[in-house]
Amino acid sequence: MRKQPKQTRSIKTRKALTAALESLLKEKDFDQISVAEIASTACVSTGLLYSHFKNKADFLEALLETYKERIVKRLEEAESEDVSVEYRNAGSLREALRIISNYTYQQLQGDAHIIRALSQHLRARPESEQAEWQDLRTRAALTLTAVLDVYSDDLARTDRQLTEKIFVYFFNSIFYEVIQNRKLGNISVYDLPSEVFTVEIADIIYGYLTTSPM
Amino acid sequence: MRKQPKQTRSIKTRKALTAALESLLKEKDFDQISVAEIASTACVSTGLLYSHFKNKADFLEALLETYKERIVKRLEEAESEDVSVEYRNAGSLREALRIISNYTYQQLQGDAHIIRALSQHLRARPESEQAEWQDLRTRAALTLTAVLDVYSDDLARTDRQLTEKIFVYFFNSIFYEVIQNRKLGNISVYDLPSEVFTVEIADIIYGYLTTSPM
Amino acid sequence: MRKQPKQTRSIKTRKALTAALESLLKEKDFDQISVAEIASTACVSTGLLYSHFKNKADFLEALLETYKERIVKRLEEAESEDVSVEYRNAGSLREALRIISNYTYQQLQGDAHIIRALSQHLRARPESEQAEWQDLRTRAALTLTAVLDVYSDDLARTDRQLTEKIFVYFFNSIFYEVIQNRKLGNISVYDLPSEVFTVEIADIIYGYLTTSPM
Amino acid sequence: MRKQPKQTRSIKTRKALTAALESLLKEKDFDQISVAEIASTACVSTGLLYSHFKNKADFLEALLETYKERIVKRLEEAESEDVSVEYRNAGSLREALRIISNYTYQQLQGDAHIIRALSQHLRARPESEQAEWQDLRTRAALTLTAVLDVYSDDLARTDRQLTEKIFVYFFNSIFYEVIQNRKLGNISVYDLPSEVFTVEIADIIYGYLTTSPM
DNA sequence: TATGAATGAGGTTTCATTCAT
DNA sequence: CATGAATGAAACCTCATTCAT
Repeated sequence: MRKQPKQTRSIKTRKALTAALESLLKEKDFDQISVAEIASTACVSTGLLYSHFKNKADFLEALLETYKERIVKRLEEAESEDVSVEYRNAGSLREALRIISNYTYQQLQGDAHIIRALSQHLRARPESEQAEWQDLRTRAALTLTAVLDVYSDDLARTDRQLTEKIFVYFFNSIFYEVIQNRKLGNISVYDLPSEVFTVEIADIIYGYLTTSPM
Repeated sequence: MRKQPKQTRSIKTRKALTAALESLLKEKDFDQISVAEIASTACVSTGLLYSHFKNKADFLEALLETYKERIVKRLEEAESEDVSVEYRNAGSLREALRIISNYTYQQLQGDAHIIRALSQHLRARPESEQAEWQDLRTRAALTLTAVLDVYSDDLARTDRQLTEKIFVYFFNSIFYEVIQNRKLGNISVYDLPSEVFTVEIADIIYGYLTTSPM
Repeated sequence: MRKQPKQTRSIKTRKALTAALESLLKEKDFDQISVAEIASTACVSTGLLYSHFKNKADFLEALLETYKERIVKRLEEAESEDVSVEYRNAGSLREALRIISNYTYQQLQGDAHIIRALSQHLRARPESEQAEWQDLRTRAALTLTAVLDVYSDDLARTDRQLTEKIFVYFFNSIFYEVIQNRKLGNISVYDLPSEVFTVEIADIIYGYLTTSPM
Repeated sequence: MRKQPKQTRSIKTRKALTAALESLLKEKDFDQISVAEIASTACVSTGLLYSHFKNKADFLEALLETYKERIVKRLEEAESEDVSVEYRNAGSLREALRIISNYTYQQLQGDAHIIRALSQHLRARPESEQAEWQDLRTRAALTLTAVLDVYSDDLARTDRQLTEKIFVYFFNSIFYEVIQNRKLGNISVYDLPSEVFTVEIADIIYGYLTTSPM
């Protein structure tokens, strides 16, 4: 039902619509954005949206799908190269973690509005629809934990499996609030330059990994 | 405009309505809950809701106000007593952090649905309305950072101000995903018993505090 | 989903809505009647229609259901009494047929607008939904053919089964055009008083029944 | 405004469009057929449809016009020849009626979808527009009643004018339901072969004509 | 006070028609 | 001529809010 436009004009419109939606998502939730608003932001008529997407929900899903494809591409790149090499090139666990921290933050920051929409979308769906996203999370986790293999000698933690879980959870959560509530949250941290911020975040998890669990 | 009911029956109704709203917030977002739904869950008529609250938004605000009062009370208790004593009683920084971690997690867990609603509510408001919540956050931060004073000798970090910011940010963020997406998120961590989970979370920040920043 | 109102005001509204729909159906097809039109004819708001009926289609179905119940009641009456007696009381086959003709015409005439809507409604449905109406047609057919038993001596037709089929078909079809196109059709017949018309119609089928099939 | 295309390609398009519409009319009502649907069935663009027809209604009217021309041609043929001869050749009133019955049924059957559309179209129009169709009906009626002149000796009816009206009405109505609701209606008659069916139909009116009105 | 019927603004969606390419 | 993208009016439907009872 979602049409794959071949013509230039159509593609342009589609891009305008998508750009309009993304732009509006930076300001408010999807449910609070009306179709008329999207259309007028994109400078097209409301009807046109429906010749590109089955309905409003389908439009969002198309956007999320695009995002997913972007993620998949990133993952495939990461999986094709040997991330271990990169991590090793960093020179130290601490430095590797800082790279991860900064990279993750930049990515999430850029996609914050989409991620917010995605969370809300999935929250309202049955678990079945969440499965494919879980798959990506798992793959991302593998890429992430590779750093633990490279620097396993530095790890002071005894339970490797637990360490991995916590490690992955940490990077999934720690930037969550910044993404959700750029203007909210604990303002104290927002006046930090992002380079300082991400270095500290890296150091948090570094301390964990290298401190023995007593 | 919001009426302060003195009569017993009226209070009962108000409680029923509030309970209904809270119960529904555990399942879905505020915007997806209709007034009719709340009323029927509370076994009262829709009209009655409007004699207790000016409108739907006002109802939520009243609920958030109640939540705020609960928070304020907690803070006042914490501020009246000397938290330092409690932290010292813990015996060690590590143990103190575990107590904080567990306490914070339990509180957030219990209020997850309200916090979710609060986030969404504030996201749609001008910053002015967020100010009063910021105030509470600041006060909570002070209570939190008291532990750093008690165990300042254990700290390996050099920049005290930065350490505090990160420390506060950490506890504000690290449980965020669990709260937002109980059934989503990084599933890997959800099979952990909460006692194990909160201990690890405490250890993360413990490692940070006690590791020198290179 | 369709609510059974107990309250007087609600019932009044429902009646007003139904009356409005019936009235409009006399002028045009259901698809050409807008919800706004129905509501304004009934002097209520559009929204109110939706607290009585799930949607526009459901409203029509409710009307058809009411009609069906009326038909069922008529059939049950006919089935409980002994129609044979009535037919015999008519005194002759010819007279009995005239009674049937007139009765059938009057009924169809009064319900013409509903029958028109019903036809269109069923035409757009899968056969499954038509089944229950078929049942009623069958029962009506039995009531009808009873007259053939009473006056079987007068019948000149040899194939009884065929005769019954044709007999039933005749009464189902012969008034169809008058119902569908009151203002159209073969105008020549419309200037006849209905008493004359129905008598002739009865005579048509009388001639068939009493003429030997060659 | 409706263009009379001279060019071959144009005529081909017009035919494709008309064929598409006719084909769709066999499945559903005109109102339920969208312009896009017609165009895509005809494998042309929607815009092209509008260079052939002023608008959607005009397209239907053109189709009905074609149908009317077909009818007119048939009538002219009938009127140019002496139908009386044909009827006489049948050998008997009964046989002549069977021929009429079968012929009428076949014609209506083949044009059922158009007749259905025509009925609905006229129903929504002011009587003025129906006038020209009435004219054709009148002419058709004359052709039909010619058989009564040929076999006037066989008629038992006394009121000739009334007999003619009823006779014409009969043939206009009796096939109506089969046309409207091929899959609905009184199923009992649909399992009959059409030859048997049309013979019985002829016999119905034969009985009427040859039975004295008491 | 309590009810739930009634309102109507606002959102989504469809589709006949136009028009740039 | 031909295309199908673009338009926008009009239909359906929802739901916060009001009001008669």
